[in-house]
Amino acid sequence: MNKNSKKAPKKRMTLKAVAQMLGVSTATISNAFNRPDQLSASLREHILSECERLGYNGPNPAARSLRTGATGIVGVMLAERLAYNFRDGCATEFLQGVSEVLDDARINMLLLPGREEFYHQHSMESIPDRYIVYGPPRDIDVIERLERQQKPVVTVDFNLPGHLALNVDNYGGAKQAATHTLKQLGGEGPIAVIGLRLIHSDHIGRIQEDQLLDPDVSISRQRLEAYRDAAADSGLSIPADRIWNTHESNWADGVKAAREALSATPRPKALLCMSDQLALAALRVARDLSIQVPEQLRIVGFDDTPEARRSHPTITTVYQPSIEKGRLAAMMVLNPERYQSRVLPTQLHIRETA
Amino acid sequence: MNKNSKKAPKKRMTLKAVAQMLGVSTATISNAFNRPDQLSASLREHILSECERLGYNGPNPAARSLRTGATGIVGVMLAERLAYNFRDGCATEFLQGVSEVLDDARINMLLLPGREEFYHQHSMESIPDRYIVYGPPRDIDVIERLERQQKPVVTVDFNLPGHLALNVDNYGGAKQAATHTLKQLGGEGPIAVIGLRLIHSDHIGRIQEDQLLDPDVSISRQRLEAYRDAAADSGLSIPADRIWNTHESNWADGVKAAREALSATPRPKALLCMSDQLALAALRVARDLSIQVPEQLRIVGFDDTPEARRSHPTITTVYQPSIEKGRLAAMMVLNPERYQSRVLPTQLHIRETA
DNA sequence: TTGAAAGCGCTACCAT
DNA sequence: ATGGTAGCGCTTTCAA
Repeated sequence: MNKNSKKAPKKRMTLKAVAQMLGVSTATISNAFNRPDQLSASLREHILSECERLGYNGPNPAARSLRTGATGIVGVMLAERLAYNFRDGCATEFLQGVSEVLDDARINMLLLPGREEFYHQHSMESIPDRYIVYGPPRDIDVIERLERQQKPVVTVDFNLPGHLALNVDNYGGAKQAATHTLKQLGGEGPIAVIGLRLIHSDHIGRIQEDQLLDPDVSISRQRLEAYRDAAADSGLSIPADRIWNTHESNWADGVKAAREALSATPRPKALLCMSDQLALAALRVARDLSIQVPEQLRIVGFDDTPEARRSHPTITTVYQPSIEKGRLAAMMVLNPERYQSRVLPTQLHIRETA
Repeated sequence: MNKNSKKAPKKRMTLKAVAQMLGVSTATISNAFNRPDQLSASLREHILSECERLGYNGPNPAARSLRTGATGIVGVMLAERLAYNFRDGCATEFLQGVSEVLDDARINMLLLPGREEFYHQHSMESIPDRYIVYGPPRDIDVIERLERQQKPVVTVDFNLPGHLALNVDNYGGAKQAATHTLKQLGGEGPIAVIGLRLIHSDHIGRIQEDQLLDPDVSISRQRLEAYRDAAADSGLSIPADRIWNTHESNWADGVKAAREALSATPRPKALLCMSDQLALAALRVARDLSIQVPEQLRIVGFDDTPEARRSHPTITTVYQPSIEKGRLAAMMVLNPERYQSRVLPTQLHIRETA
């Protein structure tokens, strides 16, 4: 009873074993899978169906990749731990876009975190053939490992010299949003900012000017500059003590920051929020404090996630094409030579909160 | 100028090359990375720092895995295309939980779609050492490929003979939800169901009894049975023409199904929805039709996603621990021998819509 | 504590 | 159209 039954082989199948059983050479089996033009259609068909019957699923990817030096896998390096990205609406929309394109192309994607520690034991970064890097990795030294691989790279939401970059018009969108809000306010302040990862530390609360990240590497900083320029156009300013930082774009961080911001004196008449999640949280805090929106407080978000459209009141926000960004990043990384670095437009969507 | 500079080598580094440059054997380098106890601490340290300097990131995973037969990667097989899962709140929460545990363990995860077509070219399924299978794959034949691998498998939200399974008490939760709603209604119907993937086809709308999937393989079907049993307890029934199917748990499908359901005659007094997304959409349709919730229409959801808590009115729904489910699935797959199959509790959260 | 060497499964070149 | 075969980079005995 220990022997193989007719159709359910127990032993691990290899190309060589199959070749032996079918009485052909290993090269022929390999060709059947990889180069249909190298053998007669009938033989190929026969081989393929026999493999199916024997339970051979095709060449072992490790061996193949050792031999060819390629895996066909696309790496998506995320700025932080993976868990964070599954919590963030914008990130999941981006990944949705990426996976749509890759799925259609039957290409697999490997998600990699942007933390150094992850790579100490293994050198996973060498598995993919090409990379999408979504946001500047938390530990930028991992970029160095990547560069060493000499593989095609597309960066998203930041730039890396010598590589294709896909960005969004953060400055333009943020400026529109702030300008609109200020106009609604009749040019009167004070206004405050609920920022997102404006500084390197994970402190939630007021920031200090000298902690601010560089605009080159931080889209948040770009948005902040836009807010400030818009304010300046109205003769206002947004000093550091009117800026509250959050670490994650989530409900808890948003509530904490908004609560602080709305209990400051004088109380802000507008809150410029760097994500819809943060705006949504601010809206809730305002309601809890019985502050009328938009009459007593204007709120603008960023991203234009579905929730912004469904809340009460609906959130005025800056649309950015997250899904499209993902699709495009995937297309760019698959055919780098057909694309150039690009900045996608953003667009102010005026709704009820500002 | 074509020669290597002191610190930025251009050539692809291999273990062998490094061994040569350092004047030790390949085995020693390998040991430095994999078996610290096989050489002196000082030598190991020296080797590691030299590798760093030379730009050698550690053993090539393909070669290592070819040799050892293991990769250390955990596969997460999803029921559908990847893109779908990034769109679904429940799935992303699950993935969040999985990735938390895997990240902490410095283990990589490979997402694989549950569609046959994906595997025709490559046999990606052989890369991971162990598998989490989240929901019954759309093409169940891919399970066969998996089984052949003889690797540890944990199934989530369905069962596979001979493997660890992690489920949630769908029946209990749904029954509580339906019973509560019926009580609110004073035992009066009619009631309707907005189901999720109750049938194999992607039809959105009314279903027929004989299309229903088997409860063994469909959590939706389990929920449906619970709804029906609860109805029977009140002397009511839920015939097939009172059940509307959706294909995805999203806004568009939900709106379409709810619109149909709410224009049926007689109009349902309660909508039992198989996800919060669907309930949210139903709520919107009710508002559009000027139907008062909960006075004229009661709505219950399933999952208890954050949005259910934030809507107006807030959604009465069944909580299921999605993140925890992900964490546990990851822990189970990493140490199968320490766990048994399990059913996690669900819990009715009564809020404003029912 | 270190080194020599076999071989993991496959592909691609070169023969036939 | 098909077959023979070297070698991809590594780990792991075994011997020194």
